[in-house]
Amino acid sequence: MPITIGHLRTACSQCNLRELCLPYGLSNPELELLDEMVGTRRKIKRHTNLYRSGDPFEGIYAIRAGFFKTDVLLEDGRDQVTGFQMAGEILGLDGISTEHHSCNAVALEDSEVCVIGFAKLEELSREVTALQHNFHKVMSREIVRDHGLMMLLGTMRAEERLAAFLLNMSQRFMARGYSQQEFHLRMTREEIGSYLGLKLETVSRAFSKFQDDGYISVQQKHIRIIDIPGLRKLLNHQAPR
Amino acid sequence: MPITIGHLRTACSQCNLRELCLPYGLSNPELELLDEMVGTRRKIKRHTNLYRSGDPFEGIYAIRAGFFKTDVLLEDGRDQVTGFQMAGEILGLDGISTEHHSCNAVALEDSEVCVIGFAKLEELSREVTALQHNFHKVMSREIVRDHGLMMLLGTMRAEERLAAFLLNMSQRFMARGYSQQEFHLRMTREEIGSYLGLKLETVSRAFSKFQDDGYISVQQKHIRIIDIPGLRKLLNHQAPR
DNA sequence: CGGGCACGTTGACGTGGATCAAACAGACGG
DNA sequence: CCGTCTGTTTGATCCACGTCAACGTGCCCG
Repeated sequence: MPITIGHLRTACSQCNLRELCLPYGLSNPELELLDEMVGTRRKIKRHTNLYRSGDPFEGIYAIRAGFFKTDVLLEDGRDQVTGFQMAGEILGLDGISTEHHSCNAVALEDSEVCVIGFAKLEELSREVTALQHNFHKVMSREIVRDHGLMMLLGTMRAEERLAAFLLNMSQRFMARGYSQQEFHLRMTREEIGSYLGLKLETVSRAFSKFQDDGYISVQQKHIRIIDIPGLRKLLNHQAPR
Repeated sequence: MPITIGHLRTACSQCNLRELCLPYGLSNPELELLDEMVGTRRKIKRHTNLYRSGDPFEGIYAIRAGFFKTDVLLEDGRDQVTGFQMAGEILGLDGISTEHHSCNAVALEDSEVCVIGFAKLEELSREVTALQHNFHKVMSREIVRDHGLMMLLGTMRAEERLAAFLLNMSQRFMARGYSQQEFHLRMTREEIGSYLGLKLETVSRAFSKFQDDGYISVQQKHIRIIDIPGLRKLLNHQAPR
């Protein structure tokens, strides 16, 4: 497994993602405690696993840079992408419940994560209430996100799903200081399809349709959203299935 | 809102669900602290809301008796059932992230919940590490459950979905000391359909098919599973979609 | 610079489940 | 005991998306 382990100390107090991540809202002295807790950074090469389903759970990971997907797979080979994660987001929460991970986390580009030992996190969050609260919010946010995805998978048609996906990406890039109209997708059509409960051909057709209708311009993985309000309308006003 | 509030003290230490619920694994002195934290019980009549999407978040709820569904709804009226909850399970975790609930919780039969103020829970879990850890596990378990549901909604065909649903119900009834072969469904075909991303007619047809094939016997909401291994096989070996 | 390869696009066709419709069963109140 | 209402079953038809197949395109590596 070509994973490089860098024994760099991490400094949450210096991290430009601290407003998005666990340190949000902590005071300076609290941040220093957090700096001690976060052990090391770890570099994950493109297409390698941060962890695999079944791995013993040791800690959670804050993405410092890069892009990940998580997926689960059934014995019969079918699999489902359960999420795409970008800088500032937390990976590994699935492992707490059974002490083993229940999904795979794979880097979609060369990435770097901060390793947060779980025992230490629980220990520190007994002392720092703001950290405790942030962590609870992070978990809750994941639950709410999952409900949104269930809604998408359970009730939306193909074009709505893709519109929701694009708007979600756009919004998350924007929150990180990138353009909300123009971005580069790190995942294949097949991965998008798996995430949205569609086949890759359907995803491709929906991209083409959106381009023909003037909502976006697509060139391979490069997306430019031309009409954000238009996509939003698609989401709400399409005929129910 | 016809909700009865009973100002009974609750005693986790006496509750027969403590092995399934937050108190799991706590020592006697710790249980006494928990008894103090859990404020009141609240009775929820069938078809009334425990909380609604948008309500300010105050605490979480442990189901003492009864049966609930949670659902989310879109502006255009489409809705999706995100889960069915039974005794010993925790409701309200969705509210932590934004301080407002993001889904509706509705009792499907007359029910009773223990109200756990969230500030108190955070406070006590700073002192009682076993409680802290249990709570984290409960949240993580919800995330893992959601991933399973995404898998179901994203990759399974109608009969697989229903088989998965029935096996899940069966397993949860069994964990509560009820029969795993025979039980009463509290929800309508439409609610099952919404949960599974299917229309009620499809659910009904799948029930009939399972009955014809000798897997189950159905009489309205009363289900008797005849061939559990058979249903399991259906889940794993059906042709991919 | 050219050949292979993964990924993406597009078309033709098939089908699982949605939709529409009608009839039925149990629950309840008068 | 009957009428009404809500939930369920079943049949006939339709269509969105899956499937299968062919072809394009950018990219890496020799």
